[in-house]
Amino acid sequence: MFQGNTRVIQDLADERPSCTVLEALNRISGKWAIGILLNVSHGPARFTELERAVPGISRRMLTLTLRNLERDGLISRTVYATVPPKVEYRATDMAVELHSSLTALTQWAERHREMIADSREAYDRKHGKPAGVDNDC
Amino acid sequence: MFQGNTRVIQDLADERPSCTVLEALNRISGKWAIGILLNVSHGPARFTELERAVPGISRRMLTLTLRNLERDGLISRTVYATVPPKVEYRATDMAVELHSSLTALTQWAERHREMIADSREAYDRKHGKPAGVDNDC
DNA sequence: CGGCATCCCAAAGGATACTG
DNA sequence: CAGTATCCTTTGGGATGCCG
Repeated sequence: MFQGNTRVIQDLADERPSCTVLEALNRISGKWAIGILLNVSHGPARFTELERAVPGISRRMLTLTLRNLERDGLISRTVYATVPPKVEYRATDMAVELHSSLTALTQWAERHREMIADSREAYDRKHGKPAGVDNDC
Repeated sequence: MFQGNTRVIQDLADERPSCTVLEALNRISGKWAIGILLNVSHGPARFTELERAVPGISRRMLTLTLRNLERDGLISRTVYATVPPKVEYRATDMAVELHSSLTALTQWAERHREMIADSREAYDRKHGKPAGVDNDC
């Protein structure tokens, strides 16, 4: 998404925003970043907590995604030198702002979810596609 | 990013928006969708026009992305039976709405682009990363 | 508990030759 | 012009074992 939509698209001539939009999307792309961001947005969370809260994520991807988000300054990581170790992740101010920006997208998706579903179904019927199980959610 | 961040993340308990957000992002994920959407947003464009307007895209990816966007009802495709053939792509109303929703994201990215760059640099210096050429744009 | 390291697979994406 | 078909490389991501 985003999934890893990095790299170029340099100048779209007079479409300068594109680069910026891409920059934005590149930080929240990937299968898990958003789920994690939303989770830490309503309070700090520990590693294992997140592992449970984000169903289906693997240990590896949780670690990788957390590291990337930390690198971009979207989450902070606090280690408590106790035994057993305890690590807390929390959203930075920047991430909280982002969270509210995602709302526009959410609402757009809500408004059009049915129209999109219909469009897909129509398209698939028109072209010879079998009954695709669209159940993303 | 979004690149292909499909599938699950079913219920994040009381974080219902997540699924919807994902739905939204899944339609604009991939390396090229946004560049194309932005391009057709300010008027209809032909295949070869887009190929030039979106620098770096391959014929294959242009076709694939256009088909997906058409399937989701974000762009319309009109074929003129002339020789040589002429095909026009244009943004649907839904896509125009989306375009304005992306603005929130754009502005967020603009506000924080420097902070993010600094954060990355700091992170990379702290951990032993070499001088990464961050030039996405 | 938190998380790196390793192995492996599937999907995304690039290059390019061919065609109606 | 506007694609399709084919082949190959790269990246994302699942599974799992080990370790402080």
